[in-house]
Amino acid sequence: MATIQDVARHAAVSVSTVSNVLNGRADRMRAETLARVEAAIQALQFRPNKLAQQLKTGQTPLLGLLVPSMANPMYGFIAREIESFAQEGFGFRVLIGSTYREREKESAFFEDLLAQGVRRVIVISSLADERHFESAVEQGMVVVSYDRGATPGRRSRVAHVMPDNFEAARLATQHLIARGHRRLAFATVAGMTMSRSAKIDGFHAAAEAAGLRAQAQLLDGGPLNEYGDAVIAEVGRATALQIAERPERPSGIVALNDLMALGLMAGLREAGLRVPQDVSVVGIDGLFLSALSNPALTTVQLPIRAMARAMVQRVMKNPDELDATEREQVFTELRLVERESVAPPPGETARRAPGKKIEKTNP
Amino acid sequence: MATIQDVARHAAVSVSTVSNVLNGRADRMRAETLARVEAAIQALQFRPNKLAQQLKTGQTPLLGLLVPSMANPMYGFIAREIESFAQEGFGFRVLIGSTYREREKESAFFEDLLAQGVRRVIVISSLADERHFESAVEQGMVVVSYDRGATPGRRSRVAHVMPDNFEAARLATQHLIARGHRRLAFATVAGMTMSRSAKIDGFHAAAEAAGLRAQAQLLDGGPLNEYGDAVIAEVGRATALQIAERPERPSGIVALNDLMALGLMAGLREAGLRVPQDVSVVGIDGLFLSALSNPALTTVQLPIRAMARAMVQRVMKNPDELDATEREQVFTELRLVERESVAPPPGETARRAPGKKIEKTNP
DNA sequence: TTGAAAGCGCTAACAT
DNA sequence: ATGTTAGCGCTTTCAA
Repeated sequence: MATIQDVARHAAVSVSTVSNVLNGRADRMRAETLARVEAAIQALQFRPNKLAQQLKTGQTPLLGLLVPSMANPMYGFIAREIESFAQEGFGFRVLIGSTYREREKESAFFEDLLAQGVRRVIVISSLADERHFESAVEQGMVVVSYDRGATPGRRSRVAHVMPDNFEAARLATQHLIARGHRRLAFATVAGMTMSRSAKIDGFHAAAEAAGLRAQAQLLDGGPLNEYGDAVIAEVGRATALQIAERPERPSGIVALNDLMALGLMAGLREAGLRVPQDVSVVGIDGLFLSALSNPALTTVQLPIRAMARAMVQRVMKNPDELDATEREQVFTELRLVERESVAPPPGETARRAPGKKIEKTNP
Repeated sequence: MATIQDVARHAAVSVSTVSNVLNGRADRMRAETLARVEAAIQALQFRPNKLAQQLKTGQTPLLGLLVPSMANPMYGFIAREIESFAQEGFGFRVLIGSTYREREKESAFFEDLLAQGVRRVIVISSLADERHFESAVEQGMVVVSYDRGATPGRRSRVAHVMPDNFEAARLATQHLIARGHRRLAFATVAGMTMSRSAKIDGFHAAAEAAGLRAQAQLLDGGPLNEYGDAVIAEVGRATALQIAERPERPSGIVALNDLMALGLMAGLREAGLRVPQDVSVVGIDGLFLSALSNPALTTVQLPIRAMARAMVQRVMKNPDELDATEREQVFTELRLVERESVAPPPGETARRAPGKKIEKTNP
């Protein structure tokens, strides 16, 4: 690999002149000099060594990205959007890591990022407690966290971007209610996160508003195991098998997310229950997979790309140009996508014509 | 961030002594000195700056990983396995990039990796032509490529790891034939890659062996668009819609991969055809999603984890300790997982009892 | 057993 | 307009 020295020699100029052209200060020199330097760069196939640049400037064009598990299609999608935008918009590459939602893995990753000179990090759905990386922030890192709010009472320097989880679950639940469902359930996994509790609140709020609070139950599935979030579908399946034998089984279920809904549907089917004839299911996320299932999943579409962009934009800002209003960004562009997994409850007539498919948009 | 200088000062030793303890040469000093240095490291929370180490040593504990699209669950899964193993086994972090199978994006990524000091790269399912990164190899990069063989006639320094694609497709096709299918089809997307053509060959070989070559057709779907590989399911759906109206429609279809199979099933259903009663479908991959579909997808399970490990192991070797036999590693541990998407063709009696579910394992 | 010093390749004052 | 030079934080001879 050619160095800046080689280029300087080849062009018969000093290294600083080469450095100047490298750093967009071509105006400081004669056109002829510039041409010579560029020719030399071409001839030698010179690429500035980023490590050296970074050591010198303290800046690394690398973005740290922590996800619970890359094998989860939801995170895969967000990750891809983040990566594309970081690359196209800022020339940053992405250093990624699966954390399996383990505190130790998260900490270790932050340590490495710090040592690696990475100063910008996006954390997806991390643990409830984010104190273990607050220290990284104090050391100058810019971090934005997805799908969790700031911890109340603590003035965090971590920015937060998230969908309106409360509203998403409320919308889903409301849809079930509008279709005539009375026995409602929200299917989640073991362990509480901010986003999960917001969804549960939204679910309860919708039930409450319809005077159905007493009939709204929580289905708490098992824990996610070592394989990370992809098994959430398995939890859904187990939950389905479990409720299938209950006499007072719910007729309409809102799932924590699409993957869980998919698992739920598989489990329900295994248990001999038909969706939507016997049980209706609504997801949250709007994964492309939800359109592929049988029946196609009715779900609340989240503005993933917009959030991905917002996160990148936010994480690229320098600490000093922080806008206080950007501390917490909640995305409310939710859209209920009606497909085939919801029908009136068994033995009841539809309260309104299921008629033509309407896409309700939330303001 | 504390530097090695700070530590040296704090411990009242020279930087080289600190460097020695950092690099496991503690034997060269008195126990007391070692203790002082360690205490100082502790006290100052010192973490050696990797950038500086790298600039000096020319080694970066970073693994480059190119995938067509992280949004594709298949690649998400492989990526996660690679990342976990690279981290646990070698302390390497992963620099990832979606290439959308575009030559330019691949080249640009290689350029960046080179400049970044990354010397080890795993490329998943890249373009047919890999000359654009052969030059990177010549500059000392160790690269292993997934799911494509070495270009015949060229002595490549790129290592290859792949499943036995021919056998996978053959197994899938054979299964359909054993169930009584005569009108066979292989559904693929536009554009040929080595792995695709190997699968097509396997499909044809199985048909040939059963004297069905004339009735084995290729279903060539549209191209993958900008969104990358996740839309392969869309292509599958389009293909299904297209064949549904053909009088001589195939009764058994082998899909390029599970995602395509999922799309195919959705499309078939949309067209009013039942799977497996009207059309049988077999996938290839063994994604966790294939167990969730309705009907659950019969598929050929590939040894993903084993391949991921092999790739990491291989890419971590130094060029001089290359074993010629490792140039190309083909994984043959294929397993047909029978689920629900295959039945005898309509209007025909099963040639053998569909009976108990058997998992055929390939030696 | 420990320390001094020369870089790794680059940037950015500061000189000329 | 161009050149000289002092580091960035670390590793590693080579000396002491």
